[in-house]
Amino acid sequence: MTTESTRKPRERYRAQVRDEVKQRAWEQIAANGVTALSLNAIAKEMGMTGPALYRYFAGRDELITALIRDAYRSLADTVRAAHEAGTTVVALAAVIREWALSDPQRYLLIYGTPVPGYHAPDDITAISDEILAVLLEVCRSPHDAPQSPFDVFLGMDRGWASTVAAPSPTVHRALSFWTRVQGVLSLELAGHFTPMGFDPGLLLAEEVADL
Amino acid sequence: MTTESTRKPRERYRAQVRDEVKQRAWEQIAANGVTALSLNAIAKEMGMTGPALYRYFAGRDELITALIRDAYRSLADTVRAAHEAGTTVVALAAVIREWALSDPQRYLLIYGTPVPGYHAPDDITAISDEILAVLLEVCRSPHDAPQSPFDVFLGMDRGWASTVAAPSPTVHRALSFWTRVQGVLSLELAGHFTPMGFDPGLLLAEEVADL
DNA sequence: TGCGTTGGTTATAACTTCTAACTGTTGTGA
DNA sequence: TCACAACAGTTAGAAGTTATAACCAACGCA
Repeated sequence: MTTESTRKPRERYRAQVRDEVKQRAWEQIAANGVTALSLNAIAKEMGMTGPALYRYFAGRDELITALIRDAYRSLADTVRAAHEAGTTVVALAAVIREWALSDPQRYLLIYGTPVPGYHAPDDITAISDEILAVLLEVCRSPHDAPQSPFDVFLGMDRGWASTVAAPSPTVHRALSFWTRVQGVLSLELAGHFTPMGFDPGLLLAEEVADL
Repeated sequence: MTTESTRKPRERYRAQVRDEVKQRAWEQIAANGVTALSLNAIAKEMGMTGPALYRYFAGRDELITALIRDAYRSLADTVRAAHEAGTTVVALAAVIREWALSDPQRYLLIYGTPVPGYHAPDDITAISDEILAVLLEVCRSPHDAPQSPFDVFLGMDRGWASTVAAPSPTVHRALSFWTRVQGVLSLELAGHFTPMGFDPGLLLAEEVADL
């Protein structure tokens, strides 16, 4: 959504159209969910006919994949910014919740119902790892000794499997943090809390407070 | 899926066809998710033409609603059975996880991405309340005084709002239990744990152990 | 046994994604 | 400057989908 710097005018136009398509796609998704996303409708909104969009996206799936990538990117940037500004786990949870509430369908596109056959491309899983890396940083307990460079190497560069094989309190905290945040958000965004009439933000804060 | 006892043969046949439609719908959903559910395909599988199914379900939405109802019913029965057999919170979490893993798409039909406009009919929310009532029972702390009949009345019969307005440790425990279970399951079923290579069941057990 | 309720059929409308073939326009290299 | 190739967008059409309308036949009850 951001590439304004370009080279040839042809590519410039191309990126521009791609961005507009994605923007209208987000509007449709926010309004009626991802199942209601229609290439035809987007094309009509942009004053084109249906097949024209296939110049820009190979099909519906590739468009959705691009949207998922943008959603991950947005969350990763948000989380990273909060971390670099110095944040606690409670504050980070609130930041993530705000991000999710600002566009519920965007959150659900990542953490909602997955389509059974789908496998995310590597660049997307890379962004996911980016998020988890920040999570590990934030969940490093203050009264624990700061991680040695080797610990960081174990935890982030060599992947999760080896880290979990050698369990550390930090990893456990990060996992608990992540699942509790997802638990509150998935239930809240699906509307399962609304009949109970309380503030899910308070529940979330308490859930991550005693980590 | 269970009504074998019937009266007139006409209604008997009707219920039979409805059940077969739902069964084939579950198979399609389990294989390719709810978006791939096709009335036409079901009809063809049953040796009928498409519009014939509209004698049994008003449309795709009503079929899905019936499936959601059955899913809730199944979960409520499972949870209730575990409770009546006498269970701890850890064991109950494992039971719920087993239920979810036995048919992930059935779980996701209830707790996955909701369609924005959808409002569940009252009989479905009633089943949901049933589940929450059992949860409250199980989360009644052993070292708390057993709830008086009036407490039970406050907690279950008068709805959640009044209960939460008068916060009790039991309600808080139930809410934490529920969100943590959902957190682990939603991440596990969406495949977000697979690259990390650990047993989500262990994480779930630890998450609900210290309530 | 007659007849109404109900199941299942075809036909059709209005959608969808997506491919193929054709037509302009645009940018660029000679 | 001009020609040509690359590319955007078009129409046409195939193969799906949900859903409605109209029609026919069979079943079961009075």
